[in-house]
Order: sequence, then C-alpha cells, then structure tokens
Amino acid sequence: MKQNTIDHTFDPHVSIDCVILGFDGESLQVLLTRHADENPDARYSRAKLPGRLLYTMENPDDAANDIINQLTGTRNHYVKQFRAFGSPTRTNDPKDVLWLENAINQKIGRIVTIAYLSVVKINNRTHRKFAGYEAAWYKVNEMPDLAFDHGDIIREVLKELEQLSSLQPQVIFEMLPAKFTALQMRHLYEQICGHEIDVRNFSKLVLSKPYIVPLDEWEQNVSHRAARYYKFQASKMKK
Amino acid sequence: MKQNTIDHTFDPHVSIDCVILGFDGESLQVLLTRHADENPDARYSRAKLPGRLLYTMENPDDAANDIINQLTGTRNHYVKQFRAFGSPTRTNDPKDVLWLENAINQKIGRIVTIAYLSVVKINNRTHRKFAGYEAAWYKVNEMPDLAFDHGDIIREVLKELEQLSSLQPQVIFEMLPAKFTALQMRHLYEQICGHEIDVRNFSKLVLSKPYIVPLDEWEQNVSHRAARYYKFQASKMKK
DNA sequence: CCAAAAGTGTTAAAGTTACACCCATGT
DNA sequence: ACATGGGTGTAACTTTAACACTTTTGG
Repeated sequence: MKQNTIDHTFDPHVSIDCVILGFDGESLQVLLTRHADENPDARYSRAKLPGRLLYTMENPDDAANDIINQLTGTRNHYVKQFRAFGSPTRTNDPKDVLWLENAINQKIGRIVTIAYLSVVKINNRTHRKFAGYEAAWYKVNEMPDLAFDHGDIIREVLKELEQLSSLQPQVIFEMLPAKFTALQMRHLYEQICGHEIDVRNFSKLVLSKPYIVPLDEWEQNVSHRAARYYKFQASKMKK
Repeated sequence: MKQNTIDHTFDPHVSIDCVILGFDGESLQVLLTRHADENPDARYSRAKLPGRLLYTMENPDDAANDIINQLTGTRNHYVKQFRAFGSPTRTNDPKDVLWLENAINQKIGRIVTIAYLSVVKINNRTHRKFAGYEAAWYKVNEMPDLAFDHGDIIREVLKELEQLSSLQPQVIFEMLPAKFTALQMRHLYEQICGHEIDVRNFSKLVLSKPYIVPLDEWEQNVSHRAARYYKFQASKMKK
C-alpha cells in the first residue's frame, strides 16, 4: 500500500499517535517509546505514544498502520481511529518543547494529533528499536509520566476500549494468544472493565458463546488442576 | 471565551465541520449551508456541513462552538467531537476544488477535518445567513448531494448518535422542546434507531424514567384526544 | 496433606418483547 | 358517525447478579 516512492515531506500541523494495547496474560499493557540514549538528558526522557507527523497527502489510517507495523511487525492488527486532540496548549510543556523542536527541526505551533486505538498480541518482536527510539510495554496501571497530553489520550482510549469490547467482542481476541485459558480471558475482561468478575457467571456468559470453542488441550506442568485451552472462531460470530 | 482580539490567521491543513442535528417533531434534520448566490453557478451549488478552517492556535472545540453559535444563536448546546477525516482524496472532487480554492484563496492540498456532533432545538433563529452563505435544515432521509465527504461524515455521525442516545439519554432532550408529547419523543427515538417502536413498550420504558416528568398540561385544539406534555428534569438522572 | 486454581448450578430480580382494545376530541 | 391519535396491562422470555463447594494436580 505504501510505496518507498511516496513524498516524505510534511507540514508540522497534524500528527498521528497510536495507543497500542496488549495483554500479557495478567495485565493490560500499552506500548510506549522512549529516546534510546543510554544516559538520557532529562529533557529527552519522558515516554511518549508512538507516533509521528503526518506526511503531505498521506492517509492518516495508513500512517497509523505504518507506525504499528514498525513497532510490532504485524500487518493484520485491529486499529481504529479514536479522535483528534488539538488543544493549543497540548505541546506547551517546557519539558516537551525542546524535544519537539529538536525532533522536527523547526519552530512548532500547535499540533493537532489524531489518536488511534490498536490492540495486538504481545510477542518478542514488539520491543523494537527504531530511529533512536526504543519501545517498551508498560502496565496501564503503572504508566510513567508521559509527554504532552499522552496520558489523557491513553485514559480516554481505555474508556473507549471498554465500550468497544462489549459492542465488538472480537477485539478481545486480538489481544489474547491463539490458545488461551478461561482465566486469561477473565483477567483481560477484568482489566478492561476495571472490576472483578464472578467466576461462575463468567463461565456461563462467555463460554456459552459459539465463537469461543474449547480445545482438547490442557495446561502442562502446573501445580494445580490444569486449565483447558480455548480458541476464538470468528466464523461463528453472527451479524 | 473567544475574543475579537484573537489572531485569525490559519494554515490550510485542518478544518472543523459540524453535524448539527435537530428535530421538528417528526423528522430528524441536519443543518447544511449553501452559497447564498441567487442564481448560483453550478460549481458553488453543493450543500456542505457548516465549518471552516481552524485558526492558528485556536482550540478545535472552541471553533466548533463558534460555528454552532453563529448558525443557531445558542451558547449552551450539546457538542462532542466525533472524529477526524483525512483521506488525501477527500477534497479532490472537481466539483469542490474550484469552490475550495476560491474560498480559501490559495492552492489546497489535503485538509484534515475534525467532525463534531451537535444536537440543538430547532427554532426560528436557526436559518441564518452569514458571510455569503445561508443555512437550512434538511431531513436526514432527504439530504441533497453533498460536497467533499460530508455525506459520509453525516452517515457515520448518525450511527454514533444511536449509540450516544442509549448511553446518554440527555442528548435526546437537547433536541426536543422544553415541553413535549410522548408521540414526539417516540418519533425522535424511531428516527434515531431507524425502526418503529411499540407504543405500549415505549410508554413503560420511557415514561417510567424519573427524569421524564409529566406536566398538568395537554395539547390544545387537536382533532383527537389531547396528548399530555412532559418535561425533562436533568437533576433526576443518576450516576 | 496442603496450596492453588479449575470447574460447576440455582435462584431471584430486572429488563425486554409481543400483542389489542377502548377513549377523547374535532369535523 | 368517523377519523385521528391517546392511553393502557399481561405473560413469556431473556439477561443479569448473587452466591459455595468439590476436583485436580504438583510439591
């Protein structure tokens, strides 16, 4: 879709930021980038959402896919535009201004950013270094201090995820491994909706769905009764 | 909030478009602008969402409020950012390009627009002329051919409204007059969700809500049994 | 035998759907 | 008298919430 021949010029007015969420079996995590400097100057040190300026005539959705692909290696990930953030003060924090003008190499006014929500499976390719940055997963409950309004963006995206997962349960399975236990799935739901879920009600409700199919495989070498594995079958969803 | 002293320069990269919805007692309507030329050149003739470029350092939310205020005279209206639209081809239709370059008075690349959803009460001030344009209400089922991707934007906003009205019923009452009948309210719900609603179930469901309070007033001079009026009382909503 | 997590049913309450008739008013 | 819309109840079904004990396995 994107060619090497495209024009990589940009006007410093619109950027794309991606809230890439994943799940490690216990916690919901968000992928953040940091300057890869070994001994970073404080002004370079705040973590950020992965993102960049939008190229002239580039489709914002393509840009988001690019960013996600660069960091995670995936080409088929769930991604959805959330909304734009454009407060004139969002790029004003002195801690961020220096970084920004260095990175972009010119004076910057207000930048409108289009935030995307993406959910992926965490794997060993999702900690890539690129262009002087490195990306790492952070538990959403233990996020560091973030540049710009990125903390707010993440908090709002998380609320959106809660709605999204009840309206479109498929997104849940974009975060879970291909085979997962009921406990993993329940932990994920609990992280998303922010409260505990009764085990028995969860079994009934979720495991009764035709698109969650039990496998004839069980956990190995666990010091307790082994849990069954399930898989998600998209073709058994309706409407 | 906005002063006359603000800087009205802009870079032609980001615009704001408002999907302003209203209800006339029967149909859901959207406020569109047209060039007010008496005998309009065809190239000026497609209807558009009310909107404009974003001024340098202007808050997008403020811009949306301004646009809505200019057209409807209201200062307290429900408004919510929907999302950004930025396809590189969205401003490419030759029917629109001439108008756009005339209006903005320079060559234009791709413009990212931030779409807002607003709901207002229709009144006699909501057909204002301004700056060579005039605004008029159109039934959402009978929209004219629209410039750019404005037709798509409206269709997507209407889906959003359906979700919004079940999650935040207050928005319904932003469209209804201060006193309304059960029939009006039911028509509005039907327009929003796109199908008929059973009268008896509607009474039970809606009229059982504590925030919908019956008045001791009835319709006058109608050629059938007079319907009761109700009002919305925000203070009786919970959570 | 102990620790840890798996797995499994019942009941009550609330909400949703489907469905039909008589009433009040103006012409 | 008739046309128009107003107003009302019940039963079946579905969904949600609350709640506790026995099983399996490894150490």
